[in-house]
Amino acid sequence: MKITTKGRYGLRLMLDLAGCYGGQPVALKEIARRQDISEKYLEQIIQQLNRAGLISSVRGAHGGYSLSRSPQDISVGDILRSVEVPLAPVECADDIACERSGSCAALPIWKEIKEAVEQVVDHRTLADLLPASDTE
Amino acid sequence: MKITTKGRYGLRLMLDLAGCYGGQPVALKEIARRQDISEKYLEQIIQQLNRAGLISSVRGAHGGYSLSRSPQDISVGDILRSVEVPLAPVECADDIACERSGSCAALPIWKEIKEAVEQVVDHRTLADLLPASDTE
DNA sequence: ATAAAAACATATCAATATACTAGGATTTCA
DNA sequence: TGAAATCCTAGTATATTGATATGTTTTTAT
Repeated sequence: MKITTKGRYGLRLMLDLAGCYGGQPVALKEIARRQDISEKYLEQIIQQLNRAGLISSVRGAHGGYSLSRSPQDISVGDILRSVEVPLAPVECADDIACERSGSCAALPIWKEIKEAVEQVVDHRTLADLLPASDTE
Repeated sequence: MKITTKGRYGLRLMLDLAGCYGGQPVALKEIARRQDISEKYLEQIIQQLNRAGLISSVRGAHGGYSLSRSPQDISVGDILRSVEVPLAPVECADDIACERSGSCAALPIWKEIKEAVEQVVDHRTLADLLPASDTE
């Protein structure tokens, strides 16, 4: 039931961008430095978030990334799905039936787990997680 | 967030034993055949359940395994923990702090996920999952 | 124009974990 | 005493993960 670094880094990356929301696009290099994650690896992850439409990018010098909508409109579930973190503990819970799913006594619990996880990640947004910026 | 085969096989194995609860010990070979899982691999898994005290074994000819307590007293959480399936998506959610856990904005969501999963697996027992045996 | 800075794209690779196999040693019953 | 079963530990192939490497394209500033 562990989550991969893609999911963890993806969320941290998005939280970083959420902290900069409203300002200029942020270069990946900056995020990588702040979060202490390999820039090249983050590049792959941020592209998935980009293709999923969660962020928008500006190419060229002084380019960078920014959230494509407000932090309160981006759920953790949106992010995890974008970087292909499966939310179900087994594929069958996503109705990708296996040979024995007809008689599988274990299936209901996997579905319950999946629903419980979805309940959490779909109801928490970046805004919920953002540390209160102590601007005075 | 995928569960390993150890977790899946472990639960199926226990459900199989739950179906035989009250009768004679069941040989692993039979379970392996019924569930279509490698006997040698199941052997390792069943030993973990044995050491955790969820099942008891009878050695020698005509030996086998049986649940050590009633199906309604064995939760799915008991089983998953016995075979070392982590219920938290990240170690930090289990209070194994990492360097950045002090300022980690992502930590709360991992804890929420962990608690949601625990809520499910600790409140479902083998008896809940056992198909109604149509003994008439 | 040109150089620098940044995003975009894809291939490759090393480390790790998973899933499974192998080969016995021990115990018990018939 | 031998067959059937549990017990124990080491080894191994495969898949996944996490990361590098190399380069292309786009844009801005000089």
